[in-house]
Amino acid sequence: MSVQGLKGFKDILPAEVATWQRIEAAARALFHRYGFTEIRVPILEKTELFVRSIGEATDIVEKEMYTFEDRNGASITMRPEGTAPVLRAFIQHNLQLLQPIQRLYTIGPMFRHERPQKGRLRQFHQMSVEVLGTDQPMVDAELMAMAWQLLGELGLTVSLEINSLGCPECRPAYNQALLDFIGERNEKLCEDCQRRRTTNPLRVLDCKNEACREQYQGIPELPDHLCDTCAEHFAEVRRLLALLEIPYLVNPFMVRGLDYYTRTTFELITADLGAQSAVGAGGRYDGLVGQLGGPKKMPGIGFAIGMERLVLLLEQVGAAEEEPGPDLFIAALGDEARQQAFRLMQLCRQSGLKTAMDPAGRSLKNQMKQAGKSRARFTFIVGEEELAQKAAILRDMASKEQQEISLAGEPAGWRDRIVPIINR
RNA sequence: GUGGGUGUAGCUCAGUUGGUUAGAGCACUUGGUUGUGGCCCAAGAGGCCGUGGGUUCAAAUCCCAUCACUCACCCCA
Repeated sequence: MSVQGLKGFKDILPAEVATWQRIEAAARALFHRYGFTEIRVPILEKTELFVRSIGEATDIVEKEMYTFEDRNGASITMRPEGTAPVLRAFIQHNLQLLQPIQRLYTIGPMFRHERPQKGRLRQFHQMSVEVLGTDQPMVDAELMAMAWQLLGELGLTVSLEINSLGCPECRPAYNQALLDFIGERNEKLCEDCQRRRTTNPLRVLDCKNEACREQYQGIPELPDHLCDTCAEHFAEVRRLLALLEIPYLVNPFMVRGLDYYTRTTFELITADLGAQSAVGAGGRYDGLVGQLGGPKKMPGIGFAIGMERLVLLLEQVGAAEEEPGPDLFIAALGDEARQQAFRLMQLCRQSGLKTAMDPAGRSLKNQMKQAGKSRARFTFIVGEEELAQKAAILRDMASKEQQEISLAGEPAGWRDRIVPIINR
């Protein structure tokens, strides 16, 4: 038995890579249009960073992180998400001094030791986008507009759901109201909800259990318990989304798993990924920078998009990308012709043509087959006859038209006669 | 961590109540055309039937264990 890859760690095979590159290219171009710049942060961080940001009592920190001691005995964690490392870098390098508002994005692998399923792996990839230095509702709307536009440009239809989680002023009162409500119904709730009551009360809001949902008729809803400032903020976000004509749904039961979220939260939802409905999600985290030891009043907001989920969706709508074929395939027959073809191939590549040939020197029929299969646009046929007659054949594979190309002089001269035809 | 499903060729899958040498399509190689791709035809190559044990004269097929993959719960992008 040969050595197999780890559970939940997947190879992205050549056939899929074009789709990944298309997504990344579209995202980078769009992010730059919105004024974002890329930041590349390490995959390993001190464990403490994630404990302090994501929250000690969360599942991610409690049972999903790849945490180990390095050779000096320091506790190290492979990042389970992108926001904390970016904020750490922001704080460490005092980026707020360069520009009062920082717009940053990063793309890369994240790691969580979960049981793999559709759209969920142990090593997965996210595009993570952050705006630091303002709590203006306009930025909230702008971020959602950008995420919305990206998915639109990729040809995907998703729905945008938003909510507000309030702030340290109003959330405690809501939490209490919620606890009172579920406390009264405790015996009738599922095991999970009884546990959530103590671990993460907000989570009962999106319980899937039928019986629980019945019990939750009339449950206190977050948007009704916001303080004046948060309510106003949320109303303004909604107004701006309407102004940009972005369709959205207020989902008072939407909660987020990470402790640091405040006020605006949102998810991009699809019905086409099985149990994994969120393609992207994010929200405001106004206290997080201060909590990590950065400037005290440094609001922020961000979101992440799951790349694997995007790829799955694109494959479903049949928008998967294919690597384009060579511009030119050189079919050579005989040792001398193959030598010359090899020189010619190098010259063509230097001239910017994607060029291929068969290194094995098989039959012409076989080489034509390879050219056809690789979807080459042109095939240059050069054999002993052509060398003798100083004229070879250039075949347009789609139209099947062939023309003679003079082989006078050196391959550099042949190249100069071929390139303009192909680039025409 | 919990529960379900599936493991046969590179891929997608057949394989009868257990019964000779395990099959198909696609892909691959070669030939039909001493030098012209896609279509067609022919031939070829490719398998520890996930792995280990058991039952049996006989196991891809039945039993047990184990591993892997997969879907769902939990949680989450």
